[in-house]
Amino acid sequence: MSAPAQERPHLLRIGDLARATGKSSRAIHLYEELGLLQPATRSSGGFRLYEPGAVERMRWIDLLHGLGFSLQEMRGVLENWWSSEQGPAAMEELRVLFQRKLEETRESIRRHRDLERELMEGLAYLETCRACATPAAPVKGCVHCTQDHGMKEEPALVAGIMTSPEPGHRSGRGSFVRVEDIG
Amino acid sequence: MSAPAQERPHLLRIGDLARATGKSSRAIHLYEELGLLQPATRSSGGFRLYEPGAVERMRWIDLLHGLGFSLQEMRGVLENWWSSEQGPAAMEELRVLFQRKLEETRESIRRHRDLERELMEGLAYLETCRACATPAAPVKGCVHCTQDHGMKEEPALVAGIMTSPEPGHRSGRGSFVRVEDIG
DNA sequence: TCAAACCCTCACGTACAGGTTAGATTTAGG
DNA sequence: CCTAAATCTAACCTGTACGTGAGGGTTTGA
Repeated sequence: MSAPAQERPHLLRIGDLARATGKSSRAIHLYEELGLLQPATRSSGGFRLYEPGAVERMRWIDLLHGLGFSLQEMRGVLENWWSSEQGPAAMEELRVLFQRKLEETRESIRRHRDLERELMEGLAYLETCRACATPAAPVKGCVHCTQDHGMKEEPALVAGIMTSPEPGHRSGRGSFVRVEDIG
Repeated sequence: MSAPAQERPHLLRIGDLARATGKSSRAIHLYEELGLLQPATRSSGGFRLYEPGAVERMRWIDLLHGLGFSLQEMRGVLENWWSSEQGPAAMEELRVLFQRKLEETRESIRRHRDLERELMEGLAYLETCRACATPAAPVKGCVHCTQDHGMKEEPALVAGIMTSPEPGHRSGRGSFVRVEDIG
């Protein structure tokens, strides 16, 4: 069983930290390699031992990951911070960084809302197919569907599927049609 | 100059398609390899020639990519569609799929809004550092900052940086401190 | 006819964030 | 003491979505 590291009772072993944060120990190893998190010390046998604050650091990593930071970028933030001479100046840099991320996040929200709209249009279109005039027709028929779908154009989500012919199987030289063999 | 393929005036060469969609020709090659898009034909010399509908297909790929589909998944959608016997049934499958994606998209919007809030809290906290009582202090001082930041706890974005000691450089066996050498 | 664009097919490289062995060691509990 | 569980290092594998040449053909306009 996992008895939270007895040598120093308040220290966590890697498995404890992993469970506490929902990450794998491999991930924690990786974060260490990349300079994102160091164990406070090691056991006499070499086991990593973490202070509870490591859990905060891990959450922080998760948070920044969600914001689109790469692990390298996080390392940059950390280095930048800890190598800074003046506290408030470092704070200012962070502020600028977060401000930028805030805008990116809002942009991302906008984009996702566009996608949401796109999906809703697509769904509205497909709704109408439930009352299709030719229920047993093969899909190829849909390409020339004359039914009224209640909108001027097919939504991109649906149009993109039908505008091009079905994709062939694995491509590969050898069996393509020369254009002058067609006309 | 790029004169849009003369053999059949309405056909696009790969470069035209690339420019029309903002993708690289390499990407288009890739889509073809993965069965997402086939050229309508080839020129006598082997150049890929696309119908205008290919632009729609490309946009569709982009759209689904934004929704978190992988290229393989898109291929699945396409295959599923074109191999379906009954049009409306295929439409129904699509509908279910898009419905699921719609929920995922909304979930993603929720998550991003949480991140937005997190960022705003972090920024509010850092704002107050501009009026720091000890402006010339090194960042290590911030860890024990006693200034009033107007909130009960440090926001996770800031706390995660300060709770753990600065990350060492490249980790590597050999120079860690045995726990019993400390006390 | 000729050169500048353009395109072809391999085939290997890249970045990201880990997963997955493997073989050896350490720790905790009975 | 002995064993099962946890951990250690090292090194290679995965999947995604392309990028980047190399080496050589094709188109096109002048």
